Amino acid sequence: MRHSGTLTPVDWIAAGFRALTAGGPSALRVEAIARELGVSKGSFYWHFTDGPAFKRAMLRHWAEIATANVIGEVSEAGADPREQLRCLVKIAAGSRSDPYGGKLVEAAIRDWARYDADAAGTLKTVDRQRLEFVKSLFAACGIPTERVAAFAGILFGALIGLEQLHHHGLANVNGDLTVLLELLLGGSAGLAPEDPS
Amino acid sequence: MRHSGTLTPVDWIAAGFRALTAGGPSALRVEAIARELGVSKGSFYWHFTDGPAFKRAMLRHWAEIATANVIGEVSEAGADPREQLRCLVKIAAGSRSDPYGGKLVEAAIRDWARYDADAAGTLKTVDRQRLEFVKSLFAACGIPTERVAAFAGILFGALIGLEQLHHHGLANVNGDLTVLLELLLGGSAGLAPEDPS
DNA sequence: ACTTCACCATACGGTACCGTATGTACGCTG
DNA sequence: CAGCGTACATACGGTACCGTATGGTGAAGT
Repeated sequence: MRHSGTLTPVDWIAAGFRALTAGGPSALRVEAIARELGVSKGSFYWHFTDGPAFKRAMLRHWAEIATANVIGEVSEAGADPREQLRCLVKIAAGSRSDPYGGKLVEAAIRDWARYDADAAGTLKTVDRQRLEFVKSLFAACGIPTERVAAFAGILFGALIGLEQLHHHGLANVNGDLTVLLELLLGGSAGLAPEDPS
Repeated sequence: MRHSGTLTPVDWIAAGFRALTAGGPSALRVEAIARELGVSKGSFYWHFTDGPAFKRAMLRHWAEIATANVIGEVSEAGADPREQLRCLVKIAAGSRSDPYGGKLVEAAIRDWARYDADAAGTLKTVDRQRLEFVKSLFAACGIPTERVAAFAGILFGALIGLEQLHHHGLANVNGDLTVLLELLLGGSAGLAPEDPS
């Protein structure tokens, strides 16, 4: 993982996310990441004042791309809210478009947030934005107002949980989410046995 | 947290789960837990050969109570599989019956499993048993065979995911899960606005 | 060619942890 | 009450990490 020229703060942040997904929050160690980048930690303390500042930079960076990417990509998938929801499911179930290691980053940050107040705050903001977005889609589908919040929570919650089950091969994220979505939209869902993704 | 008499291995395991839920996998440190118990680590190395052995003991202990407790408690809630599913939702959404710090242990172990092979193996076994149980309940409800697996995955996945969203107050676990379950069971679900838990 | 400065290497003191080795108080047994 | 094992305490060497301080280097400016 030797870097050619000189490093930028974003290079360090990307390496930080690789370490986070691979080893969890406790893997966010200055010297370890420096080794992985092929430099000494002198570089780190040049670009960042200290460890906590680096973590804040990571969270700030993730929050910006996480909301913009997902919501933006779905919005471009047509005007029909049903199709947008199906696109959302497809994006969430398949290989993600977020950088720095695929959809693993999502889960890793969710772990991180459990024991770190800054991470929890960032995640809460991002999740709330996403939930509001999903709620607006369900509302646009004509779902009764009093059910919109529950439906959004169910879909978003199932997305998160199925991802975890998928990690040890106990769930079919794409297929199960598709069945759920059609059920929520009132269709005769998933008569096809399963959509092996 | 001073202990009166002499400690047992289970006392150490309980303290281990408290540390795990409070600080994550990286908080499973011998000397830190010893301090929390008010003893020195000499006690630890008397009861356990070393750190990894202690973690294996924790996982072994959790696996035994996690499967037996939940499945057992639900099975006692009557013979109707629909009522058993509703009981399962209620148990999962409310304050759990598992010891050592409430339902936080569940999520903490799920985190742990992401970066530890032993924890992942234990969790996979437990999750599979639970999924099979839920599948059997849906099958007993008369759900078509080709949908049973998806329904069980959806309910179990939503349970896991909603728990996470609930952590920063973005979801109503009990209400949302109730809506979802009635939807899966084909009822006209959740016409009542929300069931504030 | 000489300085400047961004970028990084190296060396240091300090802390926290691990696992081991050994010492010690206390209950039990005969 | 001598003897022994349990259940710890204490002390030690070793490792990994943090943050700082300081020195080196190559490219760009003048």
